[in-house]
Amino acid sequence: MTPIFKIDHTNCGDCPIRHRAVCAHCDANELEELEGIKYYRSFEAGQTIIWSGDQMNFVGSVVSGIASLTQTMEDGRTQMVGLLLPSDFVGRPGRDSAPYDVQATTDLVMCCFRKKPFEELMSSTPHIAHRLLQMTLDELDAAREWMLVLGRKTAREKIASLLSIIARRDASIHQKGNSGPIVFDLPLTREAMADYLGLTLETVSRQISALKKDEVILLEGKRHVTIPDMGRLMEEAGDDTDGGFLV
Amino acid sequence: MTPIFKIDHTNCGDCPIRHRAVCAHCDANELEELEGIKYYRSFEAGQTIIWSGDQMNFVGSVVSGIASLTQTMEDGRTQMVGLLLPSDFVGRPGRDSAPYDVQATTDLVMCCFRKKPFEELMSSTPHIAHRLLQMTLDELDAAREWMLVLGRKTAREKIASLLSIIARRDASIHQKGNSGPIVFDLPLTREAMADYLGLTLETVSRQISALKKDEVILLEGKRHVTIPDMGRLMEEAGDDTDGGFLV
DNA sequence: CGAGCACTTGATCGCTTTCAATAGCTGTGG
DNA sequence: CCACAGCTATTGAAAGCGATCAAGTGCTCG
Repeated sequence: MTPIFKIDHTNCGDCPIRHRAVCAHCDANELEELEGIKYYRSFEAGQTIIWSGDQMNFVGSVVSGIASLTQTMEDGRTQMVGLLLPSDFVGRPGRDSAPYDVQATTDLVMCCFRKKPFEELMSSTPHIAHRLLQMTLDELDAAREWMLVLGRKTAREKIASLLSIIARRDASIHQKGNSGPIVFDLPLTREAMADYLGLTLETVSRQISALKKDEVILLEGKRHVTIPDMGRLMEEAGDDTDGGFLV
Repeated sequence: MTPIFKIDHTNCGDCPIRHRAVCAHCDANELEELEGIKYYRSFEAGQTIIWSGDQMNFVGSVVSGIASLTQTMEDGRTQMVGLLLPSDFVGRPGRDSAPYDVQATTDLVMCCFRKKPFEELMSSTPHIAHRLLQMTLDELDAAREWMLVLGRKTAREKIASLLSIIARRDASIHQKGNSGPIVFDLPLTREAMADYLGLTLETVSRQISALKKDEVILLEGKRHVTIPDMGRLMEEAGDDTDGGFLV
């Protein structure tokens, strides 16, 4: 379904995430500098990109595919703490070791920069630093919205919340209008959804079945989802139907 | 217990949060500029500083006291999504309306700047923008650590996690060595703790009683806590005893 | 065709919530 | 000075939701 992004192209002007990524506000000169130090890496679904505690010697943007940030307790309980979609930034300038695991949830292509040169570029080009601050603040908002989901919502509301977030981000990437049914493929396994939502995979499965029975969603196979009425889904998520802001 | 911070002083050099706040890396000139536009505001415990959705026309730092960020659902369920201690930054440059309520949990003093001049200062003085990025990244880490607490920990572990965070932040503010018992006053009601942890206040009360019975903590009155063995507490929190990083 | 994997569904268990009563403290007014 | 309201906190009993344990289904791939 997802078209494979050609790794060998080098022209930032053609880049599909150009307008949303950390380089969004760069001018032609800055872009040229970035172009000089960037390189692409691809990862297969399931591969771990960075282990928690590892030294991080690169940063980068997700070009295509989905990555996830997860924390794991000693006894194996794991919680996903971030879902990185195309254009999202990976890595932390100014810190050496990674605070959580970064995994490729699907096949993944990243546009990478070695950390040192990127940090230098950041201090010389305010556009990058400024954009990174905005993106970090957005991520902080998303993380806090997620805290409400984890702390206070029921299992059914959690599933509805996740579906509505995926639907919204998907719609915003594909630049669709927001009328009519929304159709997308779930990029996550039931287990990954459970790890995101603080549930077990059995509960995820049960609640998806329930939402399907109640016709809040339609399912074709296990992953292909149709949302006939986005307003209805957002009610189920416990969100205000209007005033929901696009992330 | 907490000494009242004198609101009428104007010298940033004497400021108790000088070395940790958004102005931490400013040089003498930058500090002087900030000093020109800053003003102090105090709030009483329980007062709402900013309502979700309100226009925000100022930003600032917590000088003394504790503020909290909370989200509320239509049916009244609330989740605290941030705990702001002295030196933490309030507000979001580049965004007009507040995404959550900000409340004074205790009596509070803030060092404020009108948003517009602050934003201008930010774009002209990289030290401030850089420090704000670092602080935002730290907050993002803290939010994600909290997602693990909310999503995967038991009630007992949640209480132990909260106590250990308060103990650590308290120790780092008062610059104490980390040997011997730790003593502090809980700055939160049982209800505020419940809102932070995604629990009910009854469960909070029960788990505190249980930790007390098991001598993980000692209680004098309702709020005065002694932690005889920090390692023990961190085990109860489900955290690795060593390698815990100071926030 | 059978192994392996993702997922579904059922039955039961247990933790946290819910509902409810009570204790302790502070401040107010007769 | 005591009675009482109002608040925070504790404790008990019962209910409910999601977890756990356990089969079983459907699909893909060798």
